[in-house]
Amino acid sequence: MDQSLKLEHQICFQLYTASKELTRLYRPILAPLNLTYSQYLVMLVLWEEDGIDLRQLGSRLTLDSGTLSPLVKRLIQIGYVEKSRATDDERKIVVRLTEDGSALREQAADVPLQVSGMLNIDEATYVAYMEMLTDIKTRLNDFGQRQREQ
Amino acid sequence: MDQSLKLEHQICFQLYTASKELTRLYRPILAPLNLTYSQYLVMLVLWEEDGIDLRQLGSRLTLDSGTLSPLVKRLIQIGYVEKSRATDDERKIVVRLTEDGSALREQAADVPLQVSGMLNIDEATYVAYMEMLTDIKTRLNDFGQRQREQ
DNA sequence: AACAATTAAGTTGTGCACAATTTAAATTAT
DNA sequence: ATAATTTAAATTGTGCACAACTTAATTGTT
Repeated sequence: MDQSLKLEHQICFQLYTASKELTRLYRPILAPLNLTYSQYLVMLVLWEEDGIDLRQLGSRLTLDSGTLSPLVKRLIQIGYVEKSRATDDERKIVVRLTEDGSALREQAADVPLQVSGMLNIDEATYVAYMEMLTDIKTRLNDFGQRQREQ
Repeated sequence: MDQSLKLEHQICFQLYTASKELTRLYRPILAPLNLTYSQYLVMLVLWEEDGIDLRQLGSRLTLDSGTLSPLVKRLIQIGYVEKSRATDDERKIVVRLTEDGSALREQAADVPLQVSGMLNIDEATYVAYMEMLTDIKTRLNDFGQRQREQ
């Protein structure tokens, strides 16, 4: 690893710009669905498991209530989700898809295909890249673990 | 590539969280330098080439004036940089390191080492990851190119 | 049962990130 | 030379992202 202070040699910078540029790619694709990128991520979680509470949602996306509360409020205004208190635990807020929110899933079904088409990437490379990214996250988590233990 | 709508199978999500988590790792390291992550990136550029204008700075970091103008204003308030109009082109704003800003470079010199230590990553893996990220960015750029041409 | 500690959301404040617009300087075209 | 176009920054407005704090519900302890 490059120990110099050269911008281009820092993995953090490459990650940061790659992430920003990939997000930029999504913007025009998501605009017809009336979703921002972050809102799209929330919808992905809800399409997988509807009716989870805010805390679970946040742990899937590594977002805290300071980000999620206003974000979900906007999704409610758009009309894709609604929220209610959990009956078993009055602290918890359960987020549920509305009919519009469920229906949107069909419209969003080809987003991944569009994106990978734009990236022009083959299956093997895609898988390899996914493994690298999860490995980076594992290393970051491992460090966090070590920190908490000592 | 996975064409489903499963969150964990989307490369965009892995990139997005990896970037966020790596940035989180920098926060405690940069706090003693009185810098946010984005401000640190600006300083990296200036330590490489001092006295460039805002436009060049923005193109290195893929940031527009809407982000950079207030960001540089904060760096001025901290006292790390100063700005002045370019003599040859009165539209351009030249950003220059102050003495404090230059001196900070010594303090920041071991940031990359600290980070790679935390990541606990060997040279070969690091290089492979860097190549993956630049490749993703190349693919994104290639798509942008194709778009502009047609 | 009563009190302390923990947990879930929400709120406030700061700092990006970016689209869209504005202002002024420089360049190009006529 | 003057008008039209382009370019560089700044500004405005929206939406994250997160730290720090508040409020209310739940759990644990004595």
